[in-house]
Amino acid sequence: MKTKDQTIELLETIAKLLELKGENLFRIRAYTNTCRALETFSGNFQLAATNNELGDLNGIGEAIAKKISEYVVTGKLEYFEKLQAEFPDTIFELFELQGLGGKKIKALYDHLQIKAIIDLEAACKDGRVAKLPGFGVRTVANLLQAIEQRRKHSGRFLLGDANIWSNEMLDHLRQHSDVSQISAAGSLRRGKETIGDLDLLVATRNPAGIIEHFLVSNLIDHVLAHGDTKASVLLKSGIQTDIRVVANHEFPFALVYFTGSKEHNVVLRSRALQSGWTLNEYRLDPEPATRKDPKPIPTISTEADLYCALGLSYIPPELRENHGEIDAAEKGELPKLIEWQNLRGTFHNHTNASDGRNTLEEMAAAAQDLGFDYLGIADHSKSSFQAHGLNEQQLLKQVEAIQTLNKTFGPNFQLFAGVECDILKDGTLDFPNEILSQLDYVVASVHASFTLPEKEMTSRIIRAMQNPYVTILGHPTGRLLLSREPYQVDLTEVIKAAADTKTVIELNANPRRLDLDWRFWKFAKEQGVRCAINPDAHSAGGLQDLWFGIQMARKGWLTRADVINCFPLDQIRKFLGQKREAVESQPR
DNA sequence: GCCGTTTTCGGCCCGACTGTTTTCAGTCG
Repeated sequence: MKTKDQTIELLETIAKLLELKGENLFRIRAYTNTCRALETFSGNFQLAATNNELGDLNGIGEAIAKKISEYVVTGKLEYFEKLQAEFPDTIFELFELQGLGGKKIKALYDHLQIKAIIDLEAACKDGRVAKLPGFGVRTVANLLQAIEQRRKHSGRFLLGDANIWSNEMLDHLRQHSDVSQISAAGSLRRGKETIGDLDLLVATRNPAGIIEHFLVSNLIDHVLAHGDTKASVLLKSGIQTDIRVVANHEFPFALVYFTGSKEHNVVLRSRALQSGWTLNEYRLDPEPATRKDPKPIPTISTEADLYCALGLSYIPPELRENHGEIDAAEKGELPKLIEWQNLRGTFHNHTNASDGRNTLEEMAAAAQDLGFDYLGIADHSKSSFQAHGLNEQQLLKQVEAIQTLNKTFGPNFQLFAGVECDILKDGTLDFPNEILSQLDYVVASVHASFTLPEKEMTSRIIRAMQNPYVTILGHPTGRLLLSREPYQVDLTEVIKAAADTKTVIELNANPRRLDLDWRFWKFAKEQGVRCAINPDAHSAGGLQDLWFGIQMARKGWLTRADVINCFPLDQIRKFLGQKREAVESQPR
């Protein structure tokens, strides 16, 4: 049986192959649309595929549903194997080069048998490419530069890093006096966990001046393209950055367009057509080849106005992934998403007792500076040698220190004494229950034996959650974005077990983790699982990572009611005790 | 390949920029 992830990968590959063949664009889109639909499908994928029920999903039709069934059940897809035979496997790496698409790659392959980047580089250098119809010396120079660029940079960047660079560029742009509105857009504004490039938008009456000012930033390595209203550059940090400049009254249209996602925009524009309008990044216009009387076009001065004109409630950027937000907005059923101001505290934080940098006192002060009502301390447990994990005595000593410190605070702030307890290979915990019961709460995390088979890993984690003292499951997949794959685990089962055992799941807000992935939170919420947004702070400044956690929670459609660290102090005190109470009230 | 508040066929989002071209195709977002 093939998994959902394998199926999505297959369909993406088919889309690329069809591009190479110069297939109808809408047929290609059908395959990529199917991938988007599957990403957030939370039912039993293999069962649905086996029963050929995926065609019921919006965007998936009979033909692709049948192909998926064949692939999932038999492990093979004849259609794909025939397609695949027409091109070598290595050809896909050519798509990663800026400026190369299906058509050109096919021309290179047909005429020069170029099937990998290394072939292309040689053919560029010996002059063969420049002689091809449609290619020339400038194309060759650009291709060589694109090859160089790909060697230096992997192509994707952490949200945390991208956010810094974006702010630096925005600060630079703001120095120009003709900027009247400015915003980051693109996947950064949507809060994607990794970012391919930066998109910046400026409204001004002086487009040429803004572009000129943009291009002199000393953060820029070199310019890729520039015109009157848009420019692309490569920053020294290696990330491509695109700027668009529009007039003031065009700003809301441009902001929606430039924020994306692409799929979200496609749906918005086809909705506009239904009203007899055509939507672009500048305005709504009556559809020229009009087949019906267009509705009068309302005045639009904000993004919200535009969504309203299209019969939708305002859709926050984080939700614009064509993952059901349009339907919900049409019905007025979008949730009121969590905001930073809703946070009252947080739970997974380290001190210098294990591998953190700051003391208990300093961490408490930082939390109070942020206006929090409470802060949970969860240092590593003894098996995490590499992180100077605490042993039993050290942990109990820390509990005492926390209790002493708590007496110095007024009634409006409290430290909670916890631990980040290792989940051992067999699913037991690093400390016995007699120790855990002396804490206010326990975060249980996997820090070793990452390579267990999926079944064992899943039951290991579920066993840990069955412990009545485990309050929160920490970073559920162990992924490190762009550097370490998640361990093999059946998250659907883990989420269901979390619901059964009343265990909270962490949304680890460290920008390298952002784990549990936002795509699973809608399902978790439906199952009744609560979320804890934790920065996994290893210093006082690390608490700032909560911003990224908030963004991911918003992407996961979560509200303040779904996230336990939005609970006020008295409510969270009760909540932390609930799971274990059932056990402790039983006679021994 | 998908889909239906004109349609089961004939549409399907829209524009900027580049480079190779004498009017446009390819790529990108």
